[in-house]
Amino acid sequence: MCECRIRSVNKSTTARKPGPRKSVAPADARAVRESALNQARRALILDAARSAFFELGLDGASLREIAKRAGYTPGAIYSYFANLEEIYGALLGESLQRLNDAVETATGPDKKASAADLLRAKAGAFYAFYRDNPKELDLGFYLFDGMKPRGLTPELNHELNERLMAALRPAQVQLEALGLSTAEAVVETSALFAQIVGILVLNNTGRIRLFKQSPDRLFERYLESLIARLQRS
Amino acid sequence: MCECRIRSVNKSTTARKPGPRKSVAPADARAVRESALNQARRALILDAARSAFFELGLDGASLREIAKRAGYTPGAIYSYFANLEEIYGALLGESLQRLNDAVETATGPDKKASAADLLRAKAGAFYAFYRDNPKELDLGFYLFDGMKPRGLTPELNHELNERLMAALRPAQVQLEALGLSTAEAVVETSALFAQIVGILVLNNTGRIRLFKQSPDRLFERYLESLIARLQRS
Amino acid sequence: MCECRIRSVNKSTTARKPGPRKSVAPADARAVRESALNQARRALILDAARSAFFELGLDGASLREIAKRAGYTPGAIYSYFANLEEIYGALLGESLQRLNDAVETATGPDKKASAADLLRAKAGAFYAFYRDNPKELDLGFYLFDGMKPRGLTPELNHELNERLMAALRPAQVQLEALGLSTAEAVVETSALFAQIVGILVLNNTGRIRLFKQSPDRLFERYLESLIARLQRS
Amino acid sequence: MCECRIRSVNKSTTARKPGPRKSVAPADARAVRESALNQARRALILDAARSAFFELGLDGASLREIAKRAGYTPGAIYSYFANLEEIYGALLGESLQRLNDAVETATGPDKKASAADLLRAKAGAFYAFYRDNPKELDLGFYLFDGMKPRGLTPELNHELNERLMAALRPAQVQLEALGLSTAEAVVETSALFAQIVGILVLNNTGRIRLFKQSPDRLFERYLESLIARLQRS
DNA sequence: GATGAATGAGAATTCATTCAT
DNA sequence: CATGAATGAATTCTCATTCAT
Repeated sequence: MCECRIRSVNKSTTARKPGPRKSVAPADARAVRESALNQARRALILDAARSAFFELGLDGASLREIAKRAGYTPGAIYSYFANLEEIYGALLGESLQRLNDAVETATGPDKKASAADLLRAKAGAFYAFYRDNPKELDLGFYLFDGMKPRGLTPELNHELNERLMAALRPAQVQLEALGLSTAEAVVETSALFAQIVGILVLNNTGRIRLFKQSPDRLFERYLESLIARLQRS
Repeated sequence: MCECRIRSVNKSTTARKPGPRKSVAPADARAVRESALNQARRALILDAARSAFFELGLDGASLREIAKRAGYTPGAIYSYFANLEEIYGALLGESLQRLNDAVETATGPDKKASAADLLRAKAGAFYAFYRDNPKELDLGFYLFDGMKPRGLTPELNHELNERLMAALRPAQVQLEALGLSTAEAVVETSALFAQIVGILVLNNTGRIRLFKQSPDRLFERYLESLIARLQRS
Repeated sequence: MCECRIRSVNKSTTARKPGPRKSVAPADARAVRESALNQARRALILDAARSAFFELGLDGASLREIAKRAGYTPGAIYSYFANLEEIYGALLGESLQRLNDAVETATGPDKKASAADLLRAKAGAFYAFYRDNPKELDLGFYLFDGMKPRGLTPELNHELNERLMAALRPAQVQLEALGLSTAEAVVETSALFAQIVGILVLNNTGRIRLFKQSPDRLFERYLESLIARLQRS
Repeated sequence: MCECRIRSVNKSTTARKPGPRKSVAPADARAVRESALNQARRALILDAARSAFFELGLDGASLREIAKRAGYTPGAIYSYFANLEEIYGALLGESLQRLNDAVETATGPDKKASAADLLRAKAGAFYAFYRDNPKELDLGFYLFDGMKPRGLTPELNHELNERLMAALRPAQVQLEALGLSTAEAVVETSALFAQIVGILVLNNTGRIRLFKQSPDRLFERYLESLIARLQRS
C-alpha cells in the first residue's frame, strides 16, 4: 500500500534542478510538496500496473492498459517511468519490499522463541507471503531473467536480487543458530527456498490438487523434518 | 483429436509434404489414408513449432514463423489446428510424452537394481529431462499458467495432467517398494516433485547462482536424504 | 512508370517455395501471374510513396501516409517491403534507374557526333534530369548517408552508389575521348559532378535567384569552358 | 525581433539564469534591463539549441532536449520563441553571422596581399567554414528546403538571404579587383558558390569518396583555374 | 487443401505544444 | 517568468486470423 518505502528502487529520471527562488524555505516546501505529489502519482500508476498485471497477466499489462487504468494517456506515463520495464521493475521492487517486511515482522510464538521457532516464523512468513499472493510469485518469475527474459537493467536486476536474498537471510540466520556452519546454512537455505518455490508453483498452477495434497502440509512436513534433522545432530 | 497418437514425430525439419498420389481404393480406404496424411501433416507442423519454440522462445514462435518452417503459408495451418494455442497444447502433449518415455526407459545401474537405485533412476530421469531441456519447462509454465490453462480445452487439460502424473508414477512405485504405504508414497512423491520443480525453476531463472549452488547437488542431496530416511525406518 | 526495370533493387523477401503441383506448366503460369501481380502491387505502393514524398517531403512520407495513398492498411505494406527504409531505397533505385536511362538515351546532334558533342549530351542529360525533377535530387540527398543518415543496408547503399556512378560514366568516357587520362578524367568528372550538384541545389533552394542567374547558363558556361580548356591542350 | 544583435553569444553551456535583482529604477530603465535580460536568455536557449543540434543532429534537437540543456522546462522556451522552427531560424541566423565573421576576418598572407590572394582568402574562408562545420550546412539545408523555407517568416527569410549574400560579397569584390565587370563578377561568384556548395554536399554525403577525391583539392583546383583564367585575360 | 493478401487491433515510444498553477 | 503535467496525434512495426480464390 505504502509506496514511499520503495523510494530507492527507481530514482525519478525526470527530476530537474529547481529554478532560483528568493526565499529558501518556501522553495523547499514546494519541492517537497511536488516531490510528494510525484511520488503519489508514481504510486497511482504502479497501482494501475499491479491491478492490470494481476487481472490480465503480464501480457495484458500493456502500457496502454496501465495508462487507461491510471486515468492517463499513454504518453503521460513516460513522465514518471522511462519504460514499461521500469514499471515492471518498480512493481517487483515493491513486491519484494513487502515480502521483506513480512519476513522481518514475523516473530516466534512468544518473546523467548527458540531458534527453531524463529526459523518456523521466518520461513513460514516467506512461504505464506507467496501462498497468499500468488500473483506476486508470477511477477517475480516473469521478470527475473530466466523464463521470459525481460530487459531489466543490470543494476536494477542486482538490487532486486539483493532484496530477494535479504528475505531469505533471516531463515539462514536461524539455521546457523541451530548449529549449521555458514556454508551448510547456505545449502540448507537454498534447498528450503527450492522446496518453497516448488510447492508454491505446484499450488499456483493447480498441479498440487492432482496429488490431493495441501501445500501447507507439504511445507510444514519439510520444515519439521529439517528441524528434526538439525536437532538430532 | 487424440494426441496420444503423435508419439513418434518426424524429426527432419526439411521434410516436405509427400507428393499427391492417385486415388486407388474405395471411400473407406481413402478416408483412412487421408486421415493418416492429416496426422503426418500435423506432425510436420508440430515439428516446425517445436523448432521455432526452442530456437526463438514463445514470443518468437509466431504462427507465421511456424508456418514458414513447416513449408506452409499461415492460412494453411488452420486446416490442422484451430489456433495457435492448440498448437502449443499439442506441443506440450508431445513434450510430456517424451518425458514419460525418458522416465520409462530409465533403469538402474544393472539388472539387479534395488528399489533405491530404481528410484534414483526414475526421479533422476524426470529431473534431468527438464534440466537438459529448460524450454520444455517454459512450455509447461506457459500453458499451465494459473488455474485456468491458457485456452486449453478441459479434455486436453485433463489429458496433459494425466501424462504428467504418469511420469511421476514410477518414482511413486519405487517409494512403495521402499516400504511406504500408497498414501505415504503419494505425499513423498508430491514433495519430491515440488523439490524438483523448485530446483529447476531456480536454475532456469538463474536464482540458484545467487547461492552458488549446483542444481544437481541440491537434487542429489534431497534424494539421498530421502532414501536414507526411508531405509532407516 | 514502368517499375519492372528496377526489379533487381529489392528482391521480394516474401517469396516462398511453391507447393507441389501436379502439372508443371500451369504452376509456372500461376507463379508468373502471381509474381506479376506482386510486382504490380509493389509498384502501386512505390507510386504512393513517391507521390507522398513529392508532395509532403520525406517527413510526410510516413508508412501510414503511403499506405493510405496506396489504399492499404499500414500492416499490408509489410507484405511487400520489409521496412520504410526499403521503400525509400526502392524509390531511390527507381530514380537512379531513370537517370541512367536518360543519360544512356542521350545522343549528340547527329550520328557523327564529336566527343565534345557527346560530352554535352551526356552531362546535359544528367543535369537536365535533376533540373526537371528537383524532388529526385532531394530524394537522393535525404537517403544517401550524409545529410540525414537513414539506415539503408550496406548492400543497397552500395548498389545505389553504383547506379549513381554509372550515370556519370558516359561523361567520363567522353572526357577520355577528349584526351584526358583516366585519372584526369576522374578528377574532371567529379568536378563536373560537383558543379552540377551545386547549381541544382542553388536552383532548388531558390538561392540562385539571389544572383539573378539562370541555372542553365551557369551549367553551359562551365561545360563550354571545360571543353575549351580540353581542346586547347 | 532583430536577430542581428545576437552576435556574440554566451558559449558556456553551464551558464545559469542570473539570480533575481531588486527593482531599482523607473519603468524605462526597467524595460531596457528586462529586454536585455530577455536577449541574454534567448542567447542561452540558442546556445543550448546549437549544442543539441551539433551533437545530436536535427532529429535529436527536440524542444525537450534544448530546454534541458538550457536549464529550462519545455514550457519556458515558449516565452522566448514562438515555436521550434523559430529557434532553428535564429540558429541559422547565428550561423550565417559566424560565416560572415569568418569571411571578413580572413586576410591574405601579408599586408600587401594581391587581389588573387584575397580572393583565395575570402573564398577559402567561406569554403572552410562549412567544410569544418558540416552541421551548419545541414542547418541551412533544413531551413532552405525547397522554395518555401520551412516555417520561416518572409522577413526572416529575406534577412537570412541577405546574410548569405553578404558572405559572398568579399569574393565578388576581389573578382572585380581582378578586372571583371560587376555583371561578370556576379556570374563568376555564383559559379564559385555553386562549386563550393557542390563540393561540400558531395563531401558531406560521402559521395566524394566514390571518386577517391579530396574536397580541398577540388576546391583549390577550381579556384586556381579561375584565377589563372582571369589573370590570362 | 492450400494460398497469401489483407485486415484490424495492438504494441512501445516520442514529442511539440498547451495551460493551470 | 517559469513550471511541468498532460495531451493527442504521431511514429514504425507485429501478428493472429480471415477469406476469396
